[in-house]
Amino acid sequence: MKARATETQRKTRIQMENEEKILDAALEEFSAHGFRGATIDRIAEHAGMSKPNLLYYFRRKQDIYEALIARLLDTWLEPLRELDAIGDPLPELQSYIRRKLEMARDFPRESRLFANEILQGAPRIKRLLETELKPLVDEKAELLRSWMKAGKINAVDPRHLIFSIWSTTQHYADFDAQVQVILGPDRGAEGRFEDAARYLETLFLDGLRPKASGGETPRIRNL
Amino acid sequence: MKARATETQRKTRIQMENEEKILDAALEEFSAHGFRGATIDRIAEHAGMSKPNLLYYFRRKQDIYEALIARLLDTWLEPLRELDAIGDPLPELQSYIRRKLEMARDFPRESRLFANEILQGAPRIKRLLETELKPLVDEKAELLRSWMKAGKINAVDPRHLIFSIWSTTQHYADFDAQVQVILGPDRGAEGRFEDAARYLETLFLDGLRPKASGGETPRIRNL
DNA sequence: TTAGAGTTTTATCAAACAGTCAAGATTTCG
DNA sequence: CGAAATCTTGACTGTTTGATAAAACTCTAA
Repeated sequence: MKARATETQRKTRIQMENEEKILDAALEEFSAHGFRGATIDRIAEHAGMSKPNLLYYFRRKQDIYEALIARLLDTWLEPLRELDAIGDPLPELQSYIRRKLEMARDFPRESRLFANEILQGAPRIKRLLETELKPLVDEKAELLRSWMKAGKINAVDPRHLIFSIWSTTQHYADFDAQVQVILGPDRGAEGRFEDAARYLETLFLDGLRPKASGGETPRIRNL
Repeated sequence: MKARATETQRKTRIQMENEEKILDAALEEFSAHGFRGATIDRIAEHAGMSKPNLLYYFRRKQDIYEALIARLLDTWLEPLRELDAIGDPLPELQSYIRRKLEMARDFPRESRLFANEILQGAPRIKRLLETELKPLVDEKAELLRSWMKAGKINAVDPRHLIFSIWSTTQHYADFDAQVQVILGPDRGAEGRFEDAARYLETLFLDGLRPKASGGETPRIRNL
């Protein structure tokens, strides 16, 4: 009999290899065109196999998509999970921002996959967001609130703070096409991310209001 | 003969009405599913007319899309255009942020349409970005630089500053599904945007580092 | 080495899809 | 009014798409 992915059964070498190939190709397609815009044909082609063969491993388009999401969500939430009560608040936040920016740099397709899904109303992962994302954010919001109460960071709505970290960092993955048009070709991808990191540090730590309220040349912060 | 939309010719009442209906329905569809995910059938259905009738006004799917983009881009760039050298830098920036946030609140479909397009690599509007967006951003970046030289705002890369304003404000339109999961049903859309406005003002003006470097309760800024 | 589990392919299907065509219905305007 | 211009529709075409069936092939473990 067939050993479908759904059953709890040892996977063959070929199975593991092919599921890997399929999920990678699917990430490419889904992140570039969204669920509806992606086609099984293209995923199969990109994975280097025939469509019926692909459908042998995942019976339906949606199954591929769900397997992808399930595999990626944990990785995606990891940086926030690492936000810890142990360290000092400001350095902790800085390092969370850095980790998120690194993820945008290293996993842009994953970022776009989630962006596409949320953009379209999250119809396929709303439940996951409620059970996985919401509790984690609630927990970390509580942590942020305790830092605010202790006067370690400015008092703001911690959930909006988290939104702003997500949006500013993921922007460099999700809106890369636009970023490239505006920044031009000078300075490669690494340079762009260095600049972004430097800017975001200034923004999140000090904002735009100059320290010396007079009219002199302001100091430029270093990393 | 037919008076197609492409020709320079006076438009009939019916033509104007129907093009309007079509573009509105198309905005709904394209913003929710992206270019490939949207279908002419659904646009026609949503516009309340038959598919051949819709295709009488716009011969191809891409024509609808391009007409939409052309109609919206100007509106979309308006807030940035209004960023002016006349006013004081910090209030000017504050009001730019507020205008962008208002657009996210009032035109979420437009925001998602652009987000979808950029997310998918901007294949259909890259040229427009280069000819319309880039020069505008360059001009405003120069303005921001002059403010920085004068010590009126902190010295940062002005283009990254603009990115962060775009991303944080548009986040509330583009990622609304996620925002709603996290903020919960309490506080309607207006409340959410008020909270966001308050938070973003603090972030962009002062950042998170508390003013009093000691350990006391920090002041909460008011609007 | 060989039987059977596991994998791949060819052929196929029905639905969805973008787009066409010509005929019929309606509006506009002299 | 009435004819020309404009608008609308049903029927249709060729293609793409998600999905299935079954035969043919390959691998693996006893």
